[in-house]
Amino acid sequence: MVQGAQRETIDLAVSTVIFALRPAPDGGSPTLWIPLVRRIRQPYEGQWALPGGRLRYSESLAEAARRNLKETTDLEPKYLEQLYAFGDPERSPGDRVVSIVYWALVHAEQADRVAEGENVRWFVADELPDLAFDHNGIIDYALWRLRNKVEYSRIAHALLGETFTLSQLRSVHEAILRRSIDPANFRRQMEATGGLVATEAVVTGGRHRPPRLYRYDEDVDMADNGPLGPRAS
Amino acid sequence: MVQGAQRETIDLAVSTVIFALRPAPDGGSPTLWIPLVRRIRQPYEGQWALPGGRLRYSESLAEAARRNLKETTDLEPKYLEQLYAFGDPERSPGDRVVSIVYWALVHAEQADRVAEGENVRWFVADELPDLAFDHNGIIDYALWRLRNKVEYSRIAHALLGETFTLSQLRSVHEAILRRSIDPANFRRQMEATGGLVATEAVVTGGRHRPPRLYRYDEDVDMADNGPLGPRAS
DNA sequence: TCAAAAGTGTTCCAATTACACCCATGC
DNA sequence: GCATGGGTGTAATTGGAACACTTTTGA
Repeated sequence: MVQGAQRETIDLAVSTVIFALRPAPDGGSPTLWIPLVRRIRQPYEGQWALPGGRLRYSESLAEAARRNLKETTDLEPKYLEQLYAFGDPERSPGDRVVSIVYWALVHAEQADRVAEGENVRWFVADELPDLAFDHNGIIDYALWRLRNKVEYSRIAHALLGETFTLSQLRSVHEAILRRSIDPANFRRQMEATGGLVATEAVVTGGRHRPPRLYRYDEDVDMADNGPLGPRAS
Repeated sequence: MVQGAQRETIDLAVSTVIFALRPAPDGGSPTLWIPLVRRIRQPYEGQWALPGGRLRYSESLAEAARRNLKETTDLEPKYLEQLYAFGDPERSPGDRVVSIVYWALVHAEQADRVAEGENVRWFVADELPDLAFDHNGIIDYALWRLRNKVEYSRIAHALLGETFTLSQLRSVHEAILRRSIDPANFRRQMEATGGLVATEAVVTGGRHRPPRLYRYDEDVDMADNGPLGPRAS
């Protein structure tokens, strides 16, 4: 890039806030985690940031998000949705970058596949260090959207595997909303909204009554995104 | 622009879906209208499209939206919010354009100031012709967002002037939602959610009991956009 | 038999809805 | 008066929250 001479071009990037459910740092109850990547060039060299990159000429915005997730963290999300376009002129020192940010949910088994290292690491979503650019604010907004959306849609399923117990599903809600939920009422709500399919299997081995395994009806969309449709990702 | 040789650059545009409330075409009850501009160059030359234009180097996304509204239709919206970023590679024949779309609400007096002509015209929001690009789909999504948001926020005020009667506010809701609302319950709901301030004035001249005029408490945000805040526009 | 979580039943409370009714004005 | 919309009152319905209770397993 030419130094001094202002090129006045606007760069277009696609980044993604990835959520996964993992045990708390002390080994306790499930908690929201986010994988971040270390910046290897200026600005903000060495600081942690959202995974992202330039949009290529012939890929859609969602394709760019998926490609980048695969490249940087090897993750393939079960749910992906556009979050917001951030374009403040001052958000990247020295140049002008408009970032179209997506947010994604991956389930725990996927999350464990991420090779942590010097440049990729998981962080507890509510205890982040100072990140590059405006990424702390972006994650705050993604968390807000997630916490809103989990109350009126079925996205929580995307953080679990193929089958799950109602306890597990409830603990997903509890981890996201950071409050305990009455098991009885939770069960009825889930059964009422539909999309839950009881399987024949139960989980044995616990020292209590074996819970039934459920799966998610794939014919029902996880979230109603209106005219954008389920492929709005 | 160089013909034939693919430059592979991605253009970044900002467009806006503008809503205003005006009498129905037959002179009847208030209806949602949208101003569109005629395209004066290829592609889609001669067809109607959303007002918009290139993002400039030193303006924010919302500033670009406001500037363009002012330039093309002379409107200054009371409410402005980002809708979505549309970036399908096929959405603009011949080149690659990512459009960051905003949606806006203007009140009726403002709307009447728009100079309609060969290249600017109002259309009933639910009866649009075939528009340029993917703009029909974009407006469908904006309508969906508007209809959702009017039920859990106070944005309806932005379609009215400084003061208004509860009847007028109710007819805004009815126009957006396309169903009739019980006046008694509507009144209580509005009073309960707060933000409404009764003035001393009433409207005389009707052949019935004069309704009280209300105004909107400016200290209360029209919509809760979370960490993005009220200046998320 | 006991502990623990699964799962069911019931009560209470708040919000929404439907609709009856009174009020104030112009004609 | 009486028609018209403004404005108030109230009962019925709904959905959620709280919590008691029964069931089924492992130890």
